[in-house]
Amino acid sequence: MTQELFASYSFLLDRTARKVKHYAQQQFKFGKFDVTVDQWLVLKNLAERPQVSQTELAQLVLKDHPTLTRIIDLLSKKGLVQRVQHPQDRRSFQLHLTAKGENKVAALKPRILEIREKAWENLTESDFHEFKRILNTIYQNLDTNSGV
Amino acid sequence: MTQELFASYSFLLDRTARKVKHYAQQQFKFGKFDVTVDQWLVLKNLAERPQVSQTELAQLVLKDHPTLTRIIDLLSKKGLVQRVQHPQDRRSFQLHLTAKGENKVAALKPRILEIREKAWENLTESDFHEFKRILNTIYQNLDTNSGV
DNA sequence: TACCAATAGTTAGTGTGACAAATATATGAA
DNA sequence: TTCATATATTTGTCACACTAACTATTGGTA
Repeated sequence: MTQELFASYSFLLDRTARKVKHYAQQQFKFGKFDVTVDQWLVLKNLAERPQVSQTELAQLVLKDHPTLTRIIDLLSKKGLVQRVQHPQDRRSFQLHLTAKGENKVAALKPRILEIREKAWENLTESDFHEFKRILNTIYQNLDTNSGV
Repeated sequence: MTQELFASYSFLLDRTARKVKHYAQQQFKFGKFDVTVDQWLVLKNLAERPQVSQTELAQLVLKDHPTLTRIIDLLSKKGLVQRVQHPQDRRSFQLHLTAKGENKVAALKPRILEIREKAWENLTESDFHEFKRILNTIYQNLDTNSGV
């Protein structure tokens, strides 16, 4: 494959990723979800794994620690998440959803699946698998932590 | 296709786009390119289309006006780009590369193609076309300005 | 001529991302 | 015990995305 051929993939990838995020954010706003897309990602992971530490959560959602700190700050200001001291390790927090947070996740989850579905009009299930395979291959090609 | 199946595409898309950008940015830093990935995108487009206005350029690189304003500010601080008053329309600027900017583009272009190539190891040319097709379909599905 | 909608660009506010450095705490070795 | 090192989190800085509001200018129209 020549260099010229795929010189544009990063542009297409970036613009599509931004479009997806932007579209979701618009829908969130329109539906008065009162969270951002990134805040939702954190909430969803917390719902699935209560009691995780910030470090564990940062790995799950692939955000760095400073970014996660700020997102947790915002979510706890909104009363959706609480930091609780780890019983053994006083450096660490255990994060968990408040009752309000649980309700938020339950209420939003189905609506967000609907929003996500929109992107796949005119595409098949095998397109989806191809897409996933290529994305993951690219990711691994550039991931210096994996394998090499 | 069920909802659950593709619930994760946005996460994969986002993480891959960030990995691609991050990888490029690391290489830029390591090679002392002294520009960010987004600044490079602007420089490259300016090299191909001298004399564009900021509005035209914003459409080419898919950035909004405030973002482009700041990127141009940064590039002109570095002495790579100049704003010149449009001869007829005093609201508008014509952007062009300085000699230093031209040299920068010429020097970096081949090195950046190499960096971009890394992502496509273990993938075929038809993977690339599939990928492009799916990305563009998703983009159009979510683009409220197109068609509908 | 006077008005007014549209256009070009800038500024400000909020949220996020990467990175470096600082703080606090924990842990293992001498 | 004490010191070096590692871990968990926070803070600060710079860059970018998006929205909204603003200035200045242009061009059409009453």
